[in-house]
Amino acid sequence: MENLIISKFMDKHEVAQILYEVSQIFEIQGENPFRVRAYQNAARIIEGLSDDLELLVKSEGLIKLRGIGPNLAAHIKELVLTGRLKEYEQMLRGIPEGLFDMLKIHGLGPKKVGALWRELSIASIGELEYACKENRLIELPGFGEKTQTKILRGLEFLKRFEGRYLYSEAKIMADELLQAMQRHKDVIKAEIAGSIRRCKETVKDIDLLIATKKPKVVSKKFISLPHVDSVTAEGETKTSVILYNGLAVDLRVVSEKEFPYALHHFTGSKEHNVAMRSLAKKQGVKMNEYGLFKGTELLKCKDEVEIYKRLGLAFIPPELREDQGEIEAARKDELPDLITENDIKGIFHVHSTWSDGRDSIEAMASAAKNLGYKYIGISDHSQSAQYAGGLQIEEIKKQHKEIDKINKRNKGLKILKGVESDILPDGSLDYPDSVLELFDFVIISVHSQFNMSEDRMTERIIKAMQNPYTSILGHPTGRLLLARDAYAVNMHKVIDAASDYGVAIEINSHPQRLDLDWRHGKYAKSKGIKVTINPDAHSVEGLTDVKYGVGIARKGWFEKKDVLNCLNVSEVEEYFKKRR
DNA sequence: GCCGTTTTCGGCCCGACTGTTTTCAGTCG
Repeated sequence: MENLIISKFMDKHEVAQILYEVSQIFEIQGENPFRVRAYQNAARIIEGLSDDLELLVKSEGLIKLRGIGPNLAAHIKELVLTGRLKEYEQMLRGIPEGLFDMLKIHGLGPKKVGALWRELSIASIGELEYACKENRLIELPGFGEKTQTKILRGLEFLKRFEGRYLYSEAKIMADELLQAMQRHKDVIKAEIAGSIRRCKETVKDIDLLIATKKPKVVSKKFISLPHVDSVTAEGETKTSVILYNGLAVDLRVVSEKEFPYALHHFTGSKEHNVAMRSLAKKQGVKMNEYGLFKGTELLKCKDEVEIYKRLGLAFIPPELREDQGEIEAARKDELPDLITENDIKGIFHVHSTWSDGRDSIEAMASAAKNLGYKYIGISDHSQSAQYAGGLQIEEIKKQHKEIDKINKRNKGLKILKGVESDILPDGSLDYPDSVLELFDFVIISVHSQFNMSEDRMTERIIKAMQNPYTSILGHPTGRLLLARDAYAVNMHKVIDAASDYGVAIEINSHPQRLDLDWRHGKYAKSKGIKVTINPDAHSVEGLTDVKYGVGIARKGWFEKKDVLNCLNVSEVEEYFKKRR
């Protein structure tokens, strides 16, 4: 009877979110900072889990995770099994929701939010803005005129930009700044660090690192760049600005000798750095952005490779530096040999004017050939996708005739006949088998009815994967970064199904998708499935998005051997036929 | 709250910059 009350188990994202909120409440309440960190750490561990959380709880495996002790294990178990955490609910009572929003404001941390709440009863962003404009913050101890102005600026920034940017946008801007600075005669070395170097799918700011003998001159040059709107911090080694498009940029200036250490430091992630410094410390070495030190002696390293080597580790590529097991793997020399752009031999998931693409099949094919690809898989939308001009059955044969014609005269690149079939709400595909068999390959994607329950959506997708003509599952979660959340789906079960039925899963390279999420990479690898890095291009320009997918694949620990489109055309054709 | 090749208690990564302070707390990465 009581079991009926439990509607569903809490998933890892929900659990992580609550652990994170608990840590924030602790911070506001001035709780022991190490206790705060333990909760933050736990949130991150749970979020990055590749094993199934529910199974882990049931097998009492939580406690074996480094960073999860008896207390947190019990809390997480309670959350997963009952969907609630009594202690948390008690804490939340009396903590206004708005305080969490206030913490998002740059320059406002838990101490100040706590003070505002206790002293001035400010409990939301709206109240805060009002209080600033009424000049009421100055009277508070620890606050002043400038703090008030800074908060107002932070508020403005948050409202306008929500604080995050797509990787692709930030990368383009970062490259522009980098090139502008590299042209300066006093710049010896310059590199983009931070989350852009790590290929995170969204980023908060740009980190630029420069080696020079004239830090003041370089910093001055930087703030005088035409992109710069305002300067938010200006010191000896660090300068922060906001660009006209809202992006924040941190410039760090070091000596040439310090450059490798600084590059490592400012590439992060913060969690990777914490783990690295802790490891160094155990070896009696202090690690900071200026060097590795044994006592006062600098351990000389000419690049990052030597820094890792000094600490007994293989070089860890930036994409892997998320403290998700890469340090342990580097210690055992078991890091993956990550895929590179050059390994990609061909591409699937390309649209043309036959559905909602802008360019013809011929144009797409010739562009792909120029990019050095050996094959291109055209996959226009299927008949139900009326919004996208999906292919009616009678159009398919015409399209195939056109492809045959181009293939005949065009050597050096083979066009494969594919389709992106909608997965209908009941899990069936958008054409009968007699039509599906006309294609070389079939990508299946969800484009409608996103609001299903997780169970139904998972069932729907798995049913579609069971169809013998299915080759590739397209953008598996349907998310649009910074715009639309993923639909509810149990990716664990989907990956299991991919493994069971021999279906490849797409890493969609569109900058707003980057879906499969890299966080599922390790689990996917453990199941031995194939992924395929596809542009989902709707124009010739879109073909070059493949580079973003490669970045995400690297971040997901994928190697050449895991990626379908690293095979040559005959191997690929073989792969597609194998399922039927 | 977690953890143990210094430790079951006493640690827990490290530094820059700002603003409000007269020596440092708060915030950020």
